[in-house]
Amino acid sequence: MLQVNFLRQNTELAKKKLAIKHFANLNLVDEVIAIDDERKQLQASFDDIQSKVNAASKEIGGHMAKGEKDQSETLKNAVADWKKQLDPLKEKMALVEASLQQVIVQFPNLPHDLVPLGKTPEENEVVRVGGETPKLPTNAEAHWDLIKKHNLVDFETGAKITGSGFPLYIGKGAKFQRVLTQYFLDFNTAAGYTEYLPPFMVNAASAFATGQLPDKEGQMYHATEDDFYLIPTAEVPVTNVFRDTVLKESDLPLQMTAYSPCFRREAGSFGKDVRGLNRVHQFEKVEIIQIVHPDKSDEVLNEMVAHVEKLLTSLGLQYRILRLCGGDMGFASAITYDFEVYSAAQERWLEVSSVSNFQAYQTYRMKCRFKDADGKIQFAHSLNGSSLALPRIFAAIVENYQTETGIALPKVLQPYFGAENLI
RNA sequence: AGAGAGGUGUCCGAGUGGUUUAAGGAGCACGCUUGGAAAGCGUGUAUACGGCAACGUAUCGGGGGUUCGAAUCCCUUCCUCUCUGCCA
Repeated sequence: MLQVNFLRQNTELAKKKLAIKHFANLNLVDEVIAIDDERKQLQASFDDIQSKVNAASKEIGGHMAKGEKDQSETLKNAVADWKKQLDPLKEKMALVEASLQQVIVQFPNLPHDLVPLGKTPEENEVVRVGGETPKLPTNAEAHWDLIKKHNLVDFETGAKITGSGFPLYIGKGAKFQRVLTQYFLDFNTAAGYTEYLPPFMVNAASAFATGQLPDKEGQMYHATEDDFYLIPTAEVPVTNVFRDTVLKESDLPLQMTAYSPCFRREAGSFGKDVRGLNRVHQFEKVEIIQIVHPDKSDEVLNEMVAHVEKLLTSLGLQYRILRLCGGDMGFASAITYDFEVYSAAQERWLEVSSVSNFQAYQTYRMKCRFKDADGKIQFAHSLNGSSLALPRIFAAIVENYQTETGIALPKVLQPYFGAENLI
């Protein structure tokens, strides 16, 4: 959520930046300032009258104590008159505040200066390419064929149990999921992240705080009886640990990592893009999250990108890092780097991680602050990234490590799996 | 799921309609004292909104109500604890 005061003080800059995100209705900036002006005015009149009421009430108490009935009756009448003015003011304030809220949540975060112009994924900027294209055997297959052949994942039975997009992992497939999770968590905690195991359902307040509500309501599974949402990512519960808090400056940076299943309804497209493990309704992911001093978030973003890069390198996967253009970025993000892994069998890049700096957009929304050295309250910056999303890494490893006779494993995973090969 | 007890500031805790301007204690910060420390003494120590400021307003889990006036009374909701039940 953007702050009105920022828009007030940087109106033109804000409009320029919103345009980079292809936000259409720039007049909304002026509108929100006008609504805020009205809110201030109403607040001032309200406070003024309320102040008189409070003073009179106290005076009445004094008169009552002394038994001065007449004086207190006169004052009571005066208070009654003021209160009549107060009621319509209160109603109007509620309306104005609601419309202010309704307008301000429509603004996406402003893009960082580094964000390239552009509207479509083709205009994303390739920052780096690393690793080598694997040389596959002549009989190489895509992962959806391999997992079927080796009975690692059974989509049909998953569909019987629940519905399409709910994979059932079996045997070595199930174990491989566990091994990947364990390796990712170990890799993250070794770098200083604290491991969390959060609730997999959240209430509406938490979903609002990280920005899933109100915009993405239809993309989450909703348990209506208890009004809980199944999490689309561990980012939601873990970031909310620090909702409504005032931290000490010395608490920062907070570094957290968490494994969770992720539930996404996303209607999605058809064909190759969604085949096999490329897009599913339930998948596992290990997430990294940081809450940091505002001066540090640029630096921390680079550290997080380097961290994920190291992790991909350790798996021996070919990857590329994209800096997303204004039109392809998420709503709440100021700058996002996507990681894609090359699938030689599918001959395409698969997104496996997305690392973003949200600056104060989430922390303002969920009131996560810290007290600086001068005792002033500031909003912290939040960042997060996947390290990593499991199904696509599963798919990429299965495809890229396939041999004439089976499927090998990256060296770092062999001790975790207790074997040199998956198959 | 049923019955009961609770939810007050950073923490503990007092407070059942009117100097509560939330007592008292602890912690923390600064100062005095000291060779240094502890103890002692003094001062300060929530958040949001409005205001250049003085200051004003709101907040005692959340929401609503009664009243001239609510931490206190009423309704509602969430959460915690104890007992009983059920359960991996």
